[in-house]
Order: sequence, then C-alpha cells, then structure tokens
Amino acid sequence: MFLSFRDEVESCLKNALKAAGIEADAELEESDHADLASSVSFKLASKLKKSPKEIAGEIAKHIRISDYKFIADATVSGPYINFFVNRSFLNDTIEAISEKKCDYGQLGYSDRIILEHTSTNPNGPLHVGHIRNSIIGDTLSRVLRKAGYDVETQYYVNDMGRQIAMVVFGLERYDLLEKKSDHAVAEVYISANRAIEKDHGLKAEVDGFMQKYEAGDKKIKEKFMGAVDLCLSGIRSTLERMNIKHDRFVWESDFVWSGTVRDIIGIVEQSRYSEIQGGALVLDLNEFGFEKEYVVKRSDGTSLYSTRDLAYHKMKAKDCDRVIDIFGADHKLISSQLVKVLEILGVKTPEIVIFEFVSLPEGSMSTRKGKFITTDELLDEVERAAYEEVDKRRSDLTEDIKRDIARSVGVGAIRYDIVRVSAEKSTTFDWKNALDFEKQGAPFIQYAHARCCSILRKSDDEPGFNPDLLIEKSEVDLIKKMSKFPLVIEIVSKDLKAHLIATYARELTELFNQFYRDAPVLSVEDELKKARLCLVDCTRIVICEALELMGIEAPEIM
RNA sequence: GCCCCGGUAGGGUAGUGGACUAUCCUUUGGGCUUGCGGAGCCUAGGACCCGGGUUCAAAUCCCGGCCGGGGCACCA
Repeated sequence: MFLSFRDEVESCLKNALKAAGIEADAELEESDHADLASSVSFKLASKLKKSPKEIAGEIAKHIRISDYKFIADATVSGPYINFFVNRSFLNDTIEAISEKKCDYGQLGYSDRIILEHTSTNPNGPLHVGHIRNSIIGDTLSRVLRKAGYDVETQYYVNDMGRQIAMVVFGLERYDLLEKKSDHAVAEVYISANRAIEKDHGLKAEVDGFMQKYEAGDKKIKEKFMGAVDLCLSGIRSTLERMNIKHDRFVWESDFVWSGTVRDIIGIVEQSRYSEIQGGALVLDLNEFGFEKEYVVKRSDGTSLYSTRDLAYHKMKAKDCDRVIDIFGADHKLISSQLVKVLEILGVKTPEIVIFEFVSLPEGSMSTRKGKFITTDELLDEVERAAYEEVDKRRSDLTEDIKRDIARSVGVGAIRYDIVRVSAEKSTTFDWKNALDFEKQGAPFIQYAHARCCSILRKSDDEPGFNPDLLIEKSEVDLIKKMSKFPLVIEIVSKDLKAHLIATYARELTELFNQFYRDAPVLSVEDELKKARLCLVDCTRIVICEALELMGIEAPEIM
C-alpha cells in the first residue's frame, strides 16, 4: 500500500517540478516529520540562485494533490516539502491486509533465483559461527519467496577437500563414538589431525586418498561419499531444528564426474588472460588489481576448489535469473576473484552477501582444533532456559504445550538475535547473552502476537467494521507501519539486508504495544470494538508474517 | 607489509549526506499493574575513535592516524 503512495507522491512531485519549469529528479525520503519528504530544493539552490526555502515554495505552488487517491496534503516546512497520507490510504491498508491475509506483502515478482547458503565442510557439526550464514541465507530466501521470486536454495557440498580425506583417513583408524553422526565425525577428524601432527609420514596416505578420489577410484569413492553422507545427515537435522531446509544439495565432485570441470578448463584455455605457469593453467588477473594468479589446473593435471567453483557457478548462472551466495568474511578475496573470472568468461555473476565472523571470547573457532560451540549445544541450552521461563509463567499448561512453546521461543531467540545484527559487523558469542530472555528480542514479538490472538479469542463479534473509527494516534501509527511491510520486502529483496526485517518486526511490535495500552478493545462500544478487533487481527497477520520471514514460529499462546 | 570490513552512551545495536530531541535493548533512577495475558507501557540520565578536508548541510563522503576482525597457497 505504501508503495502506491510512494508512486503517487513521486508522480505528483515530478509533475509539480515540470509545471514549475524545473529540471530535477523527484527524490523522496522517509522522515519523522511526514510520511514522505523531499529535499530537492537544496540541490537546486545553487543552480537557480535562490534560497532552498523559496524554491520549495515555488514547487509547492504547482502541486496538485487532487489528482491522487492517497495524498492528503503536501506542505512546505522551510526547505522541505512534506507529503501526508489520507484517510482512504489508511482504510485501504486495513482492507488489503484483511483480504489478503497471509498473502499480504506479496510483490508479484517472478524471476528464478538460486540462493546458496551454509555449505560448510562436512567434517563436523555446525558451530555457532556457521549458523550466521544459515540464518541470513534462510531469511533472505524467505523474503525473496514472499516477494514472489521462484527461489531454490542450495547447499554446496565440499566433498573433495583435504578435510574430507582426513575424515576418511580417521575412519580407517578410529571407531565412531556413539553420538550424533556429525559430532562423531568431528571427533574422528580431530583425532586424525592430531595423529598427523605427531607423525608427518602419515600425510602421504591422505594425499593418496585425495588423488584416488579425483581419479574416480570406486572403493575410495564409496568411502568418501559414505563419510560425507554421515556428517551431512547430522548437519541437516540441526538445520531442521532451526526451520531451515535446502531444496538441493550439489556435490562438488559431480562437476568432476560429469566432465563440466574439463569443459571449464577448455573455456579458460581460450581466454586471452590465461597462461601456463610451471605447468599449471592460470588466469592473470593483475590488470584487475589482483596480485595473485587464479589457478585453474595444477601442473599434475588435477582440478582445484576454484576450478570446481567456476563450473558450479556456470551451472547456476544458466539455471536462473539471479544467483545469490552467502559467504563468510574469509571468502571476500576468493569470491571477488571468482566474480572477475566469471566476468571474463562471459558468465552471469553472482550477488554475494558477505557476513563477518562470530568469535568466542577467547578467539576464533576452529573445527580442526576442536575449539567451537556447536549449534546443537546452543539449541539445547536455549530451549532449556526457555522452558524454565514458560514453566514459571504458565504452570497451567500441559507438558507437551510447554515444550512446544519453549522450542518456538528458543529457536526464535537464537534466530532473531543473529539476524538482527547487520552482516558486516563482527560479533563475539557469549553464553550469558545467548540465554538472556529479558532482552527485547523474538519473545517480545511472539508475545505481542499471542496477545493479539488472546483478544481475538475472547470476542465472538462478526467481522464487518468501519475503519473510519480508527483515529487515535496509536491506531494511525500502527496502520502506517503495517502499510510499509511490502516496502521492507522490496528493499530487502533488492539490497539483501536481512536485518531490516528484524528491525521492522521490532518497531511494529512496539507500536502495537502502545496501541494496546492506549486503546482498549473489548470494553468499548460495539462499532468501535469491531473496528479495533479488525485492527488487532491485521496486526496479528503482519506480525505472524514478519516472524515467518525470519523462520520464527508465532505461538497463539505462550 | 599490502588488501577488505568494522569502530555510535558502562555493555550491545540501528541510522551511511539533510529538519531544533541520533534508534532500540541492557545498566542506573522514578512512575504505571491483579490487565483486552506486565515477556508490557510511561519517564529521567548517558554516545557518533582521533586529526584534517569536501559541502548550503557530515555519525554518514574523501585523506591521514589509532584500535578490533578477516584475507593475501598448484589449501578448501
């Protein structure tokens, strides 16, 4: 709804500028002083040799709001031109949400997107650093789907790396412990690393595994795939606990078996940037500001991670309109090289979201050293803490219901806490913070939703309402906020900034809580009660949808 | 050494050129409640790393420092 208002204001301002004989873009901004504001007059001041105030006044003289459906007023405040929404904008917003319900916020886009996220090496469980990738990726995929895109999420399985060869090596020598498969694999991997540190002679055995695997040795292939499957099943179940599911798992090795790696090497050989260095095929990216060459084929003829990554991205580019990758800060350089190479080869380049690292108070995490906090551990602890809270407040509920609520609250708390921080900020994990539910996070939003549900449950009034009655400031502010839900989806779809959804959900909840305090619903006279019930229902819908975009459940009681 | 990303109240965090009061949580102080479920609301206190510059206007852009994180393999 807000998008229509914005379009109207844009056209209105454009026409006014034209009528005033001024050439300028009709730029708009959000403002505390208006629903939309323009500060074009500043930019025109030096050109027109007049004060911004004068110019604003002149433009305003040519504004014709009567041609538009949603503009109530356009006023001049010093150099600013302020636009305000009218009553039918508010009424239409309420009606749109009531009618569309869960579809409110759909933008009707239809392009196909492949979004890759998580893609951690299958040599151990997800740790608390990895899930920043998963949570940002999953949130973005949900937002993009909401916007209408046809999204396929992919997990790129790195099964050809040294780490996996180490796992295979470890599985030959050590027994798997009786624990969740990904955790057991990590134990074996850590032991293998220790053994090789002690006796470097064992390294040759690992190298041998890698060479045989790339050559397609049947027995080794079985071992590699078995080890990867084992670990991956554990990772998948952890992701599932957080409401995250991938549509497709793409194995790195498939690009070798299928011959696409060979094809890409052939294409690179044709490039004018390629050369042979010491028997290896490389691309010289010097003129693009990269010091190091991009190696595509080793002197022994085998491929590298970077080669297979090219093949993978070529496939993705062919299969969709937008390719999106979520990578950790350690991939900054390599991914910008990848983009450059794809450009050179004439392949559509991916949009890359980089997130900075999550570290522990004592330093960064490492699977190899066994220095990490697993996501399963975090989920267990947070859910336990959530259960205590629920039990304290709602001893009247059955055990099953309390467990269910605790799970929703626990997962929500974790997901929200991670997604709310913008990706370029590095953070430090600490237990005290993670288990603190007093903070304004997901439970704050979920609770507001439960309140909406509670009010609606207590009333048996028929729909049918007069939205003109919703005139209190807290009511109007709440409606305006809800009108911006599609705008947020539009911005996030374009800029890929997942944290904006978290900010929006929090602000919406704050406004609902103010309404809740200022405007009684069930105790007022009939017509007003109906109107407010409808507003509560709309709020319920939008909060629920906003939570859904973050993969957080919205319990009806808690 | 070079490259990339950050630096906002005691702690955490939003805002990345525009309006005299820079957001939200936490912490500290005061108030509201047996409610339409207080996991809430109101209120007071407290911050843009430092130094230059660009601009009518800088937390936001540019240059130089300082601090923190990441990266610079025929590893993945």
